[in-house]
Amino acid sequence: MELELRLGDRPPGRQLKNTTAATAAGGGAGGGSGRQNRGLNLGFCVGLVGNESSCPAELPVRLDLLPLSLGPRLAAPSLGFPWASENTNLEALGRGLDVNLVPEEGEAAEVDPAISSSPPAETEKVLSRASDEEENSGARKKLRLSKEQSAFLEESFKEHTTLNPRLKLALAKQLNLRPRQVEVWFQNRRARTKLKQTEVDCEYLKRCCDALTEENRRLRKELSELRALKTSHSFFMQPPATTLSICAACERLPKSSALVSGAEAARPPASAFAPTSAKPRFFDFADPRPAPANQPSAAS
DNA sequence: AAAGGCTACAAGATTACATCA
DNA sequence: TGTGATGTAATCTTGTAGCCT
Repeated sequence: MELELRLGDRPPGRQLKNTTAATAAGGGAGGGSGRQNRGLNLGFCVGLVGNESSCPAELPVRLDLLPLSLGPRLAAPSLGFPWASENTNLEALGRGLDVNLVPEEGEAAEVDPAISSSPPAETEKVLSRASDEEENSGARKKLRLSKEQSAFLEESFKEHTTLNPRLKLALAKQLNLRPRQVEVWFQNRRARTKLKQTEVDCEYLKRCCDALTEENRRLRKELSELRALKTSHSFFMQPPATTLSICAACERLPKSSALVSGAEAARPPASAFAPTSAKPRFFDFADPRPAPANQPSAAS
């Protein structure tokens, strides 16, 4: 049985500036903020060869990443999707910070009717351009989305983890945000989902590691006990210098009926370790974990 | 068909700001 | 009131895919 699991804190000092280097070191599971002491370095590599029973039965829980700040989970029907309902009144829901408001005039979220009638591919290009053009901005100002805005975005994220230009604009218009803000929110949301899922995977692997370590310890103890038993047995019984070797696999005498030493007789033949087709002996590498939450469907 | 430029977008890394204990 | 920790919006960099010439 072999297990290799490397987990560790991010080394002190600055983060790698080079993305490829960082992802290579982290097995593609990099991430995290730029500060130190902010949780795990989520890069890990693992190799498992062992008994299926070695891993904890409970599998990682599929994450529900709805912000705790939202309190009890908001039901989708109660919110309604902004692009599905023209009657949704955000003002009635109550707005958060006014700094999130987009200037009414020159609002790029207004879709030109001509654009709406364009072919899909062309439309998306035009819409994307339109959303970029309103990046006219001045100083960087950190805004805080209201709970309602976050809830809307969350509900939308449950439907689609990625945005298309039309949806981006619809959300932006409905939530009175800039399309860029919606885009950024989705980017960050995907990153958070991945981070959380990686943490869950990490916990799961740690439990596997603990279970395998415990089993390893148990087997070593059993082995030492058997060796001790054998030693005392040979001391008192003085077994014959040679004994018949019986194949452990077929329980028959070899053709040659070779006489081997006691030590060799105690060692099972290599064939005894050969995996049988009936029951796999080693850890099945088929990933037992659930798919990450909000995984984009292949259809979309 | 192959090559190169352009554009859009996603992921990852990082920064900067807001909030809270 | 000051401060560090934390959450997250925003920005930057890089890689990639699709389209066009």
